[in-house]
Amino acid sequence: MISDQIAASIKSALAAADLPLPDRGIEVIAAKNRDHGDWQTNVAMALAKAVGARPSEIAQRIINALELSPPPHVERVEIAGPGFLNFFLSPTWLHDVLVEVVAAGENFGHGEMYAGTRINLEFVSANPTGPLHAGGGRWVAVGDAIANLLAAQGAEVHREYYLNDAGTQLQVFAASLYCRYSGEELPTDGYQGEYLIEMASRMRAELGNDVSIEQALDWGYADVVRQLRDDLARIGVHFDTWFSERLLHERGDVAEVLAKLTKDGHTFDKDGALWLGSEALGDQRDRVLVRNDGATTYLANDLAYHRDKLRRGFDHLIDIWGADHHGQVKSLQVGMGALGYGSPTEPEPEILLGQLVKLQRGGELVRLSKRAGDVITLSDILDEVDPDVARLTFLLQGIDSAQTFDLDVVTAQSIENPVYYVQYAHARVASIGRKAAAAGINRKELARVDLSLLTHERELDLLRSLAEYPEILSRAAELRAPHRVSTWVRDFASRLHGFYRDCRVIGEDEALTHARLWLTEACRIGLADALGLLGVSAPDRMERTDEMREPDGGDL
RNA sequence: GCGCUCGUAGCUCAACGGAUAGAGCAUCUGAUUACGGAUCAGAAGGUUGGGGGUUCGAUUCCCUCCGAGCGCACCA
Repeated sequence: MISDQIAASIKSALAAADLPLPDRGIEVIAAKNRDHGDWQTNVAMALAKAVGARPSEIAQRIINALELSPPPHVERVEIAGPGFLNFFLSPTWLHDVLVEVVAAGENFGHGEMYAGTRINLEFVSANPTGPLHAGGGRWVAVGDAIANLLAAQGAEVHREYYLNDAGTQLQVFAASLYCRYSGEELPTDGYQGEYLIEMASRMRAELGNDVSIEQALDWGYADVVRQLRDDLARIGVHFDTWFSERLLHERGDVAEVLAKLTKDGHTFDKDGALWLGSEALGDQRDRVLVRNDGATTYLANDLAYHRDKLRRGFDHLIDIWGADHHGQVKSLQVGMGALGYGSPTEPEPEILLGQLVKLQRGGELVRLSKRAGDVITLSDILDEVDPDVARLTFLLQGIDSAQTFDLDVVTAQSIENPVYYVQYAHARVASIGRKAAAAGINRKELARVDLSLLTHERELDLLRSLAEYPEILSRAAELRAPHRVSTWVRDFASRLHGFYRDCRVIGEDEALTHARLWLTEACRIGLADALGLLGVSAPDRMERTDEMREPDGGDL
């Protein structure tokens, strides 16, 4: 990348000018404002204090030294503002970007940050007591996108779903299902959801009129898991492992963990229960591991579960949890630390907390509760909107802010939907390709195309976006923030529409036509890759519905 | 009370400690004899919740206050 080359030049310039390296290294970033050139660095300001000189003076010394080993493509360097060094490059650097994109193809922008790392990513993991609710769709979309981002940085990513099938919730669920089946009154803490009525009638159809509560549990559990898989398949997410909590108990893993913690002096007995001395390890308080009735707690089971993941050979564990579970983060990490995994600065597992989704319909918030019964499921949403729409909508914003999912807006399939805006950009590029082919124009070998003809500001804007793409991806992976890709792709699509408007690709000038055909190909690569990482399709054509053509049902 | 996450344009949201805080929607004004108008251009819209601090420089880091959501079980 050109920014690396500039940084390298600055580094040798600093040495030549007898200046130290800034503590934070040399930061070369893309200028936001065209007046500030193409790339800028703050090294002169960063060094001001250590060197004891004014930023402008240091900047001048760097410029002088740079002349010994100037970075490629640089036309001039200016000192501006409080001491920035602004690099103005010839457009040729952007033509090189085009070549890089085409050469890398579908790997363009991908990196090696996590090469050789095996990462286990656990997400969704809702209790198997009912269908996935709509809000859970956020974790489906976010988890899958993060997995893609990590994989694009070279990681071997394993998607995992934890089935909490040994706890009391499943008992309550089975009892609720049984009551729906037998007509008895639901337990007060039972699941009120109407989906159980439907399930009960199917259970009767399949198993007859003489079902025991144990059978209800087995059948209901299997049925729910099947529903979960189906819903996830509808939105295109595949898990590598569905892990059963029962296995941890049957195999004695939980007992092993408890024995180890006790042997190492991390536990104590109180009130007939076994406690983890977690407060001493940095938790808010101590936590119960074994209740006084002998049952192990969620924490004990979860410790065994995460230990198992690491024993399966993963280098790193990531869990995505809803923010309503944030109280458990510290105890799990501290407990894993006591078992000898992770470190205080890099605990295992790494836990990503996502704020919850509020559903809105008709301008009012819809309350979601699996138990209370007023459930809008992910499946309901997918009945109304395309999976692409659902996915991108969930990926539009960062996970640490609460999301309001407006069902009216999303299901309207309206023109304002960013999904169509971005996909349309891709369809347009494909359309140009079809048009060119129909006219008998095929792209010449890239090496024989004169890219220096690409000088229009619209063209350069597209290439600048592509130049930033690798950095966008690595930051998004590092921060586990797929919404950065969403933001990029919307902006990129916008630039592509602007280009389309102002620059005709297939025209009289044959050389320019070929240059622009390659430019659109590079754009297609970038768009398709970004959408792919987000789990959104990149269609070659799009159907326009009648509803869209006549939004008011008006006369055309 | 304690803890976690937030508070940015009318609305929904962006912004590696960097220069004039950006998009979309909504509002207003324009653009098409050509590659798909699900498009483009422009205008208007802000004390980044309030107040301190750190520094060359703060939406970003620290403190405090206000407000919101969520936690604080021998439930998961």
